[in-house]
Amino acid sequence: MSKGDTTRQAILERALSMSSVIGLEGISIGRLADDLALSKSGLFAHFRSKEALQLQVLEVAAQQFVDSVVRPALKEPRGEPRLRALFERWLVWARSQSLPGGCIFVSATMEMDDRPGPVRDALARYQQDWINVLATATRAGQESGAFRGELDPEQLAQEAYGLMLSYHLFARLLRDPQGEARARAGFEALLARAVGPARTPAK
Amino acid sequence: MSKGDTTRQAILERALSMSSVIGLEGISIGRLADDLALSKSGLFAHFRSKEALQLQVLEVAAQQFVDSVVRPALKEPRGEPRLRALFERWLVWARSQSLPGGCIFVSATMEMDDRPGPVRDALARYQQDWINVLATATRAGQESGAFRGELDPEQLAQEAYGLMLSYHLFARLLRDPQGEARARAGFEALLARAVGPARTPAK
DNA sequence: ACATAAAACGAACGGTCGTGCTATTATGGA
DNA sequence: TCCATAATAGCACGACCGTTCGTTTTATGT
Repeated sequence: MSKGDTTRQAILERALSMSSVIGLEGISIGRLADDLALSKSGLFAHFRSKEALQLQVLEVAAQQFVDSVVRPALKEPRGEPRLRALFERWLVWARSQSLPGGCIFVSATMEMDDRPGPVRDALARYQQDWINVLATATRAGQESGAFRGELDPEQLAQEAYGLMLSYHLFARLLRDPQGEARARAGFEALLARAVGPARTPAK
Repeated sequence: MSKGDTTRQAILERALSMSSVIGLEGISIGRLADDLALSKSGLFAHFRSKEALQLQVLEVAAQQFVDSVVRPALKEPRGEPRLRALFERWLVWARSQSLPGGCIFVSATMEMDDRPGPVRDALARYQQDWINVLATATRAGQESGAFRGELDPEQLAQEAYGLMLSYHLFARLLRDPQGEARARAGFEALLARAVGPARTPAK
């Protein structure tokens, strides 16, 4: 890896942790350069626009996410273990020390969901990928007979993601120490619904 | 209402819809003044700092939220109807045309949850109030016998809020037309769990 | 109608922003 | 070791930021 690539990686790493706190738009090239003892223009030369920097930050985050959440979880056996691994590893990811501001995809989503442009588009692709991982893992569980066939995988994915998002809010904003336990309890209930017999509440 | 109060209210209204799109921090006093055909300094004089403006924006949003979501829903009978009303009215609120960027509390939460200060503190109070509304409504349902006694109201509140948050993501970022239906389905399942017999999944 | 107070204005401040240019320094292959 | 090239620095730009100040316009109450 050449010298340029090395510093570029260092910049992206730092920009990632910075934007997990103050948002993708909040990254400032000047502050970033100061933090890394680089000149503003020297840093800027690596990316040729702030937008390119933002896109590469998201790319690095996506790589790390796949490496630390998706790939290991997909080694678990189909059905409950795999889904549980995805969920548990997401919790670990969301409070990893390399992301002092929590999951960057979560904060970036709420920040960019109404700002059209390439960054929003890339973000939507990453999020859709993650939803697809959850839905596909659910389908695999159905095929192996672990989950009910009538279960809608996208429904489970949306509900599961909801538990991760509310965990994010309870743990980060409200600093509620029970947030994590409740997120787990919610997920277990979700799995129970996926496994158990068709549940038609007595009307 | 004096002239000053009138324009102040107009400013806050506009700042609210602006920050639902570009965030609380993203509000710019200059742009706000242009939009309203006011001078920057004239507008600024109404608040004496940007932070004060942000706090008042949150306050206005909270008032509107109570008026259009909480208060009407609390007129519904205890138990399922009241909780359902809270949920349904939240969905309406989140896509109200006065909030072109979705629920401002959601976006502000992800934006400010790592930025200490009075704005973060106020936001946390408002969010906690909303959680308490959900939990209290749940407890009222328990007292009237509509919900199981072993049910943890805070657990239901966190899960319900999760459904709202993932709805926000699916509908706004992914533009998934089924996001709303899935949010409803998830909420119905949540209610069914709250009503139905104690559910101990076969271990 | 007038005096007084409230509200809005215009200009300017020091900063920071992203982004160009041009020069200088470091790196790595021949 | 030399040289082409890559990497970084320095400086300046126009734009916008929140904020202050002194002035002028407008509204309010008598």
